[in-house]
Amino acid sequence: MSNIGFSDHNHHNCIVDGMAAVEAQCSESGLKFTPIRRRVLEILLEEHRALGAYEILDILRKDGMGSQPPVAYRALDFLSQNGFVHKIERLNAFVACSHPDSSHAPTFMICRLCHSVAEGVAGPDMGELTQSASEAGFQIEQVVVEAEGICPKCQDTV
Amino acid sequence: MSNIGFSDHNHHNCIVDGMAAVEAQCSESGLKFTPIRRRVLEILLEEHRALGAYEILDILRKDGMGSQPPVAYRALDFLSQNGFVHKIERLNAFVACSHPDSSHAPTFMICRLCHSVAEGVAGPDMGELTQSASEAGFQIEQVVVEAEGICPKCQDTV
DNA sequence: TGTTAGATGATATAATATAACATACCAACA
DNA sequence: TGTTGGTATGTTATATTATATCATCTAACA
Repeated sequence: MSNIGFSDHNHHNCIVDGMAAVEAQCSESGLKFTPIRRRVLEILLEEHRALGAYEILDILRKDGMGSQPPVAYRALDFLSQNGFVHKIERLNAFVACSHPDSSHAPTFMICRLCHSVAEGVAGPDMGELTQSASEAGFQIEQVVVEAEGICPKCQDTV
Repeated sequence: MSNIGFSDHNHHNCIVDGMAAVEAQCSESGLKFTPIRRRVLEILLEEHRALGAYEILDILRKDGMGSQPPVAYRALDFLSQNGFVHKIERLNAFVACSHPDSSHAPTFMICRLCHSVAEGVAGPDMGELTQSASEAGFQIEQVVVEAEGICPKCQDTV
């Protein structure tokens, strides 16, 4: 058991299901889900928190799968371009997407103490934002919401 | 005239007013609005777009006001901690706050072509987000919304 | 006039990310 | 089968962003 959405859950399923969902989407869309890409996603699913590229790289290195930064960054690019992982800009770190099957404007709750990350369901108020944007003549392509605060576990610890 | 909120405006006023507002708040709160901090804010108000710390540093250097990274980062820290500038995480860059007089959850529209930034009025849907957070037991301290897309000027250019 | 707290100066280095080019793999097709 | 073209990976080097640390200065105040 670990922590996702800040609540206990069966983590093994979580990894298996996550891999399966991406696997399915890749074969459906003709994307190449190569060993490195697979391993990087797996690492992120296992950890269930935001990992920096160099943390991921360290693990890849131990696995004997390439040890230079571009290896990690390329895999992360592939995964994030296809929506399988998200980058948490605030932390310069990456998390596996919690629902890779639907396209969505990701909303994150980021614990500033332990860096665990929950992907929320609440999006930005698209009505208001869209209106504000269209008034300004701005064409929105992508929206990210990052809420920083303290997760339940860290609240208990204090 | 320049561009803010992607619309034409009297830019001179914009700088003068911005400086005055911060000035007022600093003297009210007993914050030290030193020459370097003042100059950094001024630079950001003049440019009206997201500037990287090293771009700011280059300008400071030309002004003979210090040339090492910590100089810029310290001023930016001061300014952002007090809400006078915001960091655009997506760009690792900084913009002057458009309404430094009110505390707010900043919402940005960021042009991915020219990096101009408009600070929107539409916040996140705090109702939904707050609910989602409280269900998860997450204590929100700060929320940032970053919308990436194309500004009106760059749309015209294409 | 000391003392002190905050601000700045200066050096070094850490952490994050990408450019550029070489090589390997694999699928499609002549 | 051999060639070709596209994609992924390997590798070196370097760019970009950010911070730690310690010394020095300065302004306010006891």
